[in-house]
Amino acid sequence: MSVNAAIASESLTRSVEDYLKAIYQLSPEGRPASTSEIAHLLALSPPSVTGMVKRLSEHGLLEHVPYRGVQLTDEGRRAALRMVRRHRLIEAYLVEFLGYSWDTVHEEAERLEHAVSDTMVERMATALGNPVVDPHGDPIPTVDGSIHEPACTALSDVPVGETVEIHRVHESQPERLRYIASLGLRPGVRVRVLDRQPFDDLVTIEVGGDQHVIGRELGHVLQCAREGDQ
Amino acid sequence: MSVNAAIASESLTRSVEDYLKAIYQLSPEGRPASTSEIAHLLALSPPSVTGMVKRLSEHGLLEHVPYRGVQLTDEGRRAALRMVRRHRLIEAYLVEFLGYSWDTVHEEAERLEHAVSDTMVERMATALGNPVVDPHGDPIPTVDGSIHEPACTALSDVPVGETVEIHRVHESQPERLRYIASLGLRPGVRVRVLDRQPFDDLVTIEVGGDQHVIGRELGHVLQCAREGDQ
DNA sequence: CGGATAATTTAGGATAGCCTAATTATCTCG
DNA sequence: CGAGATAATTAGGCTATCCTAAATTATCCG
Ligand SMILES: [Mn+2]
Ligand SMILES: [Mn+2]
Ligand SMILES: [Mn+2]
Ligand SMILES: [Mn+2]
Repeated sequence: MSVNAAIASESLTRSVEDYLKAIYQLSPEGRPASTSEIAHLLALSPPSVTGMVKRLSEHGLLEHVPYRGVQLTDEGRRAALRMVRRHRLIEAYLVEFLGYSWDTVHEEAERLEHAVSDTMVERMATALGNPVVDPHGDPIPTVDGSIHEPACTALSDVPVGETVEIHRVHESQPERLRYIASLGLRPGVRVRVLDRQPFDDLVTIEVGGDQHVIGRELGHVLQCAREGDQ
Repeated sequence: MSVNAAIASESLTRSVEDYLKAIYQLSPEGRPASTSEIAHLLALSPPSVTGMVKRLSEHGLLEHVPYRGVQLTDEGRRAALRMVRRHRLIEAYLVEFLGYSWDTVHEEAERLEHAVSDTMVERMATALGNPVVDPHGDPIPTVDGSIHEPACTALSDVPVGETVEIHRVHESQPERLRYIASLGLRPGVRVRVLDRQPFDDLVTIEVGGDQHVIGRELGHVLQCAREGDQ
């Protein structure tokens, strides 16, 4: 079985790897992911997802309850975390050593994650000094597949008057990332919430001496650490 | 047509890219390559090659005369040289920045060449200072698709008594490359031919104070620059 | 020139992935 | 509870890529 798993994991295709990663990202905790969520995230049709899900569950990478959703098995979760580690380390490497900015790394990593060897990933990690987060503040799983997702609060949910530090920026679209950067927002930056509108979750923040109004979507993209968070 | 070519070149698959590169490497000068040569190089069956060749010639990447062989079109040659550039720059980058040795880079580059973006390739080239040869001494095509293949003489063909410099090592198998390195042979090293047997192309050489006997196969892998070569 | 041999192509088939249209299951609400 | 809305699956198809076995073409040689 362990040999089987090893052999199988050598030969996961790009599609399979992206499915597993998508399912993991839709529910890191293991709650079932729905066909349409997966289809939407991967930009595929729902029937394509149903078909692939059937195959992956036959291979023991996930469990599928028809009409109910899918959950990764331990083996599927391990494979997914391996891809997440690759993706985030590649992003970090590209930013550190090849002059990429945080808005352009995702696309490159999305392809490279399937092509690099384990050896190369670990050499990149070493060259980087074994970082624990990627350029967007997302935690990098360890080689043995553990990951620490620190508690976070969406900027939209931070009480008025509080000062928080941006931990993670949950966004991969380049234009949006550029806009966020243009406001001076990035992991590690401290932000004070000055005001909140009664509707639409609009919050006014102060960052680096400037004030900005942040809408609901952006407010959920920006994940912050409050003093009480651990 | 130019738009067409651009669109088409975006979407070449890994298989197609490897076919084009293989055909180029079987005859850089454009002499027809045979089905079985291609099949052997790519470790595929001849019927698979026939099928792919048919498709590629429909796409204008090569010309096929049934039972006679295939030749790259200008577009096919351009795509092939693009892959050769990628492959060799990746090899150089891995050796320079990620601690690879020349016997392990080929396999990694064989996958990465299909996954990196043009941007990344050029950033690697810049980081390397725009090298003109790869770790095996093979020339790196320029971005605009020109390549200078310097005149070379196989070590087997070097006259007795002559001293030559190793230019290129035409080998990709790791064990063989390690053996070659263990003899102190690599691009840039000077070698003196001391003796030649009457049969089997065995030559005795002196390199770095040591003497070695080189057989026919290795003698053809080691490509040298003679004084007269340009 | 004609047959043996080697190279190549054709025939027929498999798998992975993806799609649209049609069908079925589940959920929600009056 | 049952009908309509919504989500998911099944049915049926397509392309790319590979394979083996059978047929065809080229070549070489006596
Ligand atoms: Mn990917
Ligand atoms: Mn990231
Ligand atoms: Mn390749
Ligand atoms: Mn090389």
